[in-house]
Amino acid sequence: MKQVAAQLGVSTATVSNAYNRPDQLSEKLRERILRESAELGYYGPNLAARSLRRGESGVIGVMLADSISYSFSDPVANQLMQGIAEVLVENKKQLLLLSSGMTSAEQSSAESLPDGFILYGALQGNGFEHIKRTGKPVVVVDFEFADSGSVNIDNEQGAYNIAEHALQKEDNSQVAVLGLRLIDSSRICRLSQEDLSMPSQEISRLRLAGYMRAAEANKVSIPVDKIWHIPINSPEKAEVAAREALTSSPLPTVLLCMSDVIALAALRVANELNIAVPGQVQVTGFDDIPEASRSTPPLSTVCQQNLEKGRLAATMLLEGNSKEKVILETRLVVRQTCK
Amino acid sequence: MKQVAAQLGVSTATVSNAYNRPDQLSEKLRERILRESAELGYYGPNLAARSLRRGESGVIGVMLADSISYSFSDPVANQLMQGIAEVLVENKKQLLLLSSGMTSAEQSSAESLPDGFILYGALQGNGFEHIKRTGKPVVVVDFEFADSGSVNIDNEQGAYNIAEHALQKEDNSQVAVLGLRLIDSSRICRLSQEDLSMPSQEISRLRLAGYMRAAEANKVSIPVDKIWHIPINSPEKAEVAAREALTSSPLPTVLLCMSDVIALAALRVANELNIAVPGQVQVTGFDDIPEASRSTPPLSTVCQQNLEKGRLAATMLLEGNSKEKVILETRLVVRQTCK
DNA sequence: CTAAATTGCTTAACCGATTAATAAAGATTA
DNA sequence: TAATCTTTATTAATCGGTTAAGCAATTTAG
Repeated sequence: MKQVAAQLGVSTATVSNAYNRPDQLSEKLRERILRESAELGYYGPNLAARSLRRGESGVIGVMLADSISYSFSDPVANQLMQGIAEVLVENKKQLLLLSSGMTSAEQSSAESLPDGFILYGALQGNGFEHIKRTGKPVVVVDFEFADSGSVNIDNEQGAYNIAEHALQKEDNSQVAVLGLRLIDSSRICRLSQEDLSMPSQEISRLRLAGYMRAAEANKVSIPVDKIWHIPINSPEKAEVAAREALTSSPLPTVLLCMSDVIALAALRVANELNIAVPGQVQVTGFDDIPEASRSTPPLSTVCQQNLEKGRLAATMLLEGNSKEKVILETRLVVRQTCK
Repeated sequence: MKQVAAQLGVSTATVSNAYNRPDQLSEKLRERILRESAELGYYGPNLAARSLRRGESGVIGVMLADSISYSFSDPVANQLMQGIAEVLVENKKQLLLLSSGMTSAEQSSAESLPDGFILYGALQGNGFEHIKRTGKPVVVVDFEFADSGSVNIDNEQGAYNIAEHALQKEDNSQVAVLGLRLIDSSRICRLSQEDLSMPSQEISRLRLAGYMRAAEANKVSIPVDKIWHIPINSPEKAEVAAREALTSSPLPTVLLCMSDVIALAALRVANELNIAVPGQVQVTGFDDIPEASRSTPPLSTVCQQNLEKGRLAATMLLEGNSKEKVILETRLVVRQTCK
């Protein structure tokens, strides 16, 4: 900018104003500066310098509890990111994807650039403490965090609603649950009584509580050994667990899955084992990812408006009301796997 | 940093060295600085200031020809981004997602931060010219760009291979193509003779050329009015086109789809119309996205190693050999929709 | 016609680091 | 013991902008 200013015979302040504050100079001079500086190969201010001086960068940091690549592989995270990205683009903000697992100094550097953060905890909202010390606005999604704003859903109620729907049927005698991250183990397993007694506020536990409440209301029981724990939301893991559940005896008549990825895996396994859905087993999901409407048969599930969640989180952050705690509505989506 | 230095009774240079060049001060002093500065609430250098001075930021920019949210919604882009993200995290780089469609000055600012760029053209590699003027290293994926490095596949050969495989069957008389972005139109339509004569180096055209070559080799023809143009790679659009193709007369016996998203849509439509796959129609895809192996029946397709593509692009960029032009191998993946 | 307000541009301090050059102190060598 | 080398820490310039304050020149108001 200094060179450009010298070439054009004006001060750097004027060049700066040409780009940032059009009212500070004559329209004529402004146009000359914009035109001639472009000719000289200067197209606009440097971001590092600008944000150093201004104290803001126009960059929003998004950080996931899981690895960055998770944001591209999990359909739920995906939709959330889509919503976030849409709003940021509309507001001409850049999106910086932050990874965890760096040293304190690296973290600190990375976190020094963004003007604010969106944190996504998925099923384990922790590892974000250091974000606090930046003092910048933060909006979290799917968990609660200090006095930051948050976007959440009522997991217990959503789970209750779909379980209630499933358990009102005639043949509700054998209920099984394919749960996601219910306990702290990286292996697929069935729960034991003591697992259940460990208190937890994880969203998967809330969903389980919703299932339980619906079961109680319908006077059926969910045996502990019919509750599976799946460590991550991947189709492969889910298929393994689904195969266990659908080959266990007695055969479940209702299979409550804590995510659509799991439910879709269950549908594939049922198909493979020639188990009719919903004829022999009713299957429910959670999330309402795009694929849920395209499966055969289409999946009955709970819509948690992930796109909207992302949009809302980004909007809250940008509009500065990042103290609000919002609970989005879930919607029961009845398709074919459980009518 | 200035405050911290003053508090600890050392110079700012020493504090800086404590974080960046441990060999420049005694281990004892370094530890004291790291410890006490953290106590004072200072955890490491500010990124804007650092990159202003150093001329590098540790941030890599990724830019898509399509909108940013496309990178989260399209399965192919998704896998590519996953590969990129993995390598960047391994190398402790941050990932900045850049959107196009900004003013020149905004572009320029946004582009001033990253140390290098990965450009993904998908099916339309343009709108990236301004990146050149940064003079920073660039690696592009799925198209060619100035004298930058690139990661590509042989689309023509990949398409030839799968078409060849499909057309060697007995009933190869009626071939139809569900093409992606074959012409410049946002509507689904069949091609006309003049569309074909318009020269183009878009990857979809290369795939079409591969189909054509295979058809010729097998002495069958692909009628122009059996080639559909689909403007974007979305399940919804694809289903519409697939429905047209699968209700057209005569019914195609081979349906060559230019993406897995399209092929999977075709499978759904075929199922809905009670058309047996591969019994009545053989269906082929392209890409080998994760869903391709999970459909019923599993999709026969061309694997283009998207994850590897992303990893390679990122690696090339970081290792500085960003002039190389790499063509990755495609692999024929024969599953059930076309054996 | 003069005082006040406005317009248009410049000066200079500052944002928070990095690093070459330099100096002081301590260790080693002749 | 003096000369030289190392180690350790400091000084000060610099990265590329932004913006409050200031100063002419011009316009408006009285």
